[in-house]
Amino acid sequence: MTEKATPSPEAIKAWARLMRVSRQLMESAEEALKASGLPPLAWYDVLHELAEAGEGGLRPFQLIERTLFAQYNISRLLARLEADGLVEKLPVADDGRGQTIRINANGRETRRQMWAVYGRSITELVGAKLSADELTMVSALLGRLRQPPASD
Amino acid sequence: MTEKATPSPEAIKAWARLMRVSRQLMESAEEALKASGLPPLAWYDVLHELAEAGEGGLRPFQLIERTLFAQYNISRLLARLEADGLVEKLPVADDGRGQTIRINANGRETRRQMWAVYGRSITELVGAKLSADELTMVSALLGRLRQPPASD
DNA sequence: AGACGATAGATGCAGTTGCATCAAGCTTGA
DNA sequence: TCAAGCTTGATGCAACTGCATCTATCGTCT
Repeated sequence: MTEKATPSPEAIKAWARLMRVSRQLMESAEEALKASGLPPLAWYDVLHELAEAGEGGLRPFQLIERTLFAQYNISRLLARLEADGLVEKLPVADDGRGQTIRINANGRETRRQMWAVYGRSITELVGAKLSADELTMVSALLGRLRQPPASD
Repeated sequence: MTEKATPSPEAIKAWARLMRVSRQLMESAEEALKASGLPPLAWYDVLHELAEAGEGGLRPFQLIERTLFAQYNISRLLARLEADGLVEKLPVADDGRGQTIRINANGRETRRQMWAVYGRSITELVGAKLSADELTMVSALLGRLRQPPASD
């Protein structure tokens, strides 16, 4: 009836690695974007989702579902994106509360530029370090750690 | 002579998983601490390092090396820890600029309480989801992604 | 219709981060 | 010895985050 619930050494190590490596890689990618005078990664996530959504655009709450951003975060991020002229906010016909966010040409172009840098970071930081099989294995293992039965 | 450097699908997927899962898990752990009325994770990292260092304490710049925090971040974090009475700042004999940070009984106790919650999170979020072998594999694969030849 | 609760999104405020810069002490080299 | 440059740590300021709350609209139930 030992009360101690200290995790196994393997779990601790995996956790530590996960936290440390993900932070490091994220910072590297962020740094690369900044060095190219481009917006931060968060913008990419949103622009990416909006680009995939196409002309129909997305409602802010859909962006919240697809990304991991909090509501207030999305709200302000979209305000910045709009202020920078990368997206447009349109009223929604059948819901007076809502709005539809649509990426425009400007936004697509920014996303393209970001991807040129971001993609290179991914290749260098991850693609070049592990084989395709190993990468698949990482994805599979990490997939089992997802909290809710999320999609991607 | 194709200029395109888009990463492989496997690399993209592994990257996305890594970013998403690590954020999710971090948030879960953070949430658990908050729910128990305990300080944020960042405090744990520092208290942990200081506890390992023992009576000799550590210089702030050593904490920077051991954790992934920026200099200004450590500076302010230590100020908060001191204000909360968890650590002490001592002058250093042979370097008038520096100081030594030493964890005190109060800090050790807080660290203990945090570990009770944090450790449980690690067990639930990671230890319970993968076998020891799988966890070891994750650590090994992630280890190959570390930027500099870091220690941990 | 009208009231009640739920949902969509914005926002005031306090705390934190990132950036740039600063002051103080150390080290080196002529 | 002392100027120039490096290292250690702090800090002013702007941007961002987290929290709580607010407004407006929607849907439902009576």
